[in-house]
Amino acid sequence: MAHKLNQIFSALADPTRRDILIMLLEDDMAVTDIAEPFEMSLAAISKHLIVLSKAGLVLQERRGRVKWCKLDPEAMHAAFVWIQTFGQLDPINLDTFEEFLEKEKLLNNSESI
Amino acid sequence: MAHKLNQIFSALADPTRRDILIMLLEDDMAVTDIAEPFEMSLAAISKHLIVLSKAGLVLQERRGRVKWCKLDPEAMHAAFVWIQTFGQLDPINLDTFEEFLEKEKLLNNSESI
DNA sequence: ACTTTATTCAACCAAATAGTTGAATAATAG
DNA sequence: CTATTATTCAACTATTTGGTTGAATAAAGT
Repeated sequence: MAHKLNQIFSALADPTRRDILIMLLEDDMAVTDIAEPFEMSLAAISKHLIVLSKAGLVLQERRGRVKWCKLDPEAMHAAFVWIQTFGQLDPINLDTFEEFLEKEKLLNNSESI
Repeated sequence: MAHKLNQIFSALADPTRRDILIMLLEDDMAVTDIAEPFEMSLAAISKHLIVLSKAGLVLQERRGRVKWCKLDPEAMHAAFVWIQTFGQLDPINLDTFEEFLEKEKLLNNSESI
């Protein structure tokens, strides 16, 4: 796939992958631990991580038999810059995860109309 | 398709659609005029515009036989907020995150009915 | 009335995506 | 050495995506 933005945005288009990214905000994690809260197979999560890794959103470093995954803010920043530049949007200021959830909830509600 | 963010990010994942959005920054346009610089068929562009419209990135208003397309900054802003909030998040506690996953799961189930 | 213009629809196709299961690989533990 | 653990691979399936063409619809122009 040609353009890096294609990979970044399509990586972000999947809710499982967005959830993984949010998990990785807290700490670096091994593939198996990332997979734990999800209801799909480990192989599926492994694939999602490869997608995130190819998009540059996640770095994977193998130590022994464990592959540690960590956020790589670089690609996310590229998407951010694209959107911001596009609309000349002003960065907003949100502080907590609770506010973030609130936003998501509002978004979900408006969607179900 | 489940989450509004899914639609927004996957709409943004296609370079043709990003180009269309950039064209629309300049001015509102009719479908045929949007299609003109691209090498694909008019029907293909029409489909892309429907995707953009469903994602909430573009508004389409029919006047006579012409369908005018204009940017709707709302959805773009939602994506912007998601990314920006993401980067701002403080370490989260896992319980909250599990709740978040639960809510998403319920939401997705109710949508797929 | 007839023709042109604007847009979408319908049917189709190839490729990509997101998931599955079971086997394979490779490192660690006992 | 053997068993367990961590991860991926391979093969398969169903669905979605992005494109095509030709016909359909509907408004406007002559």
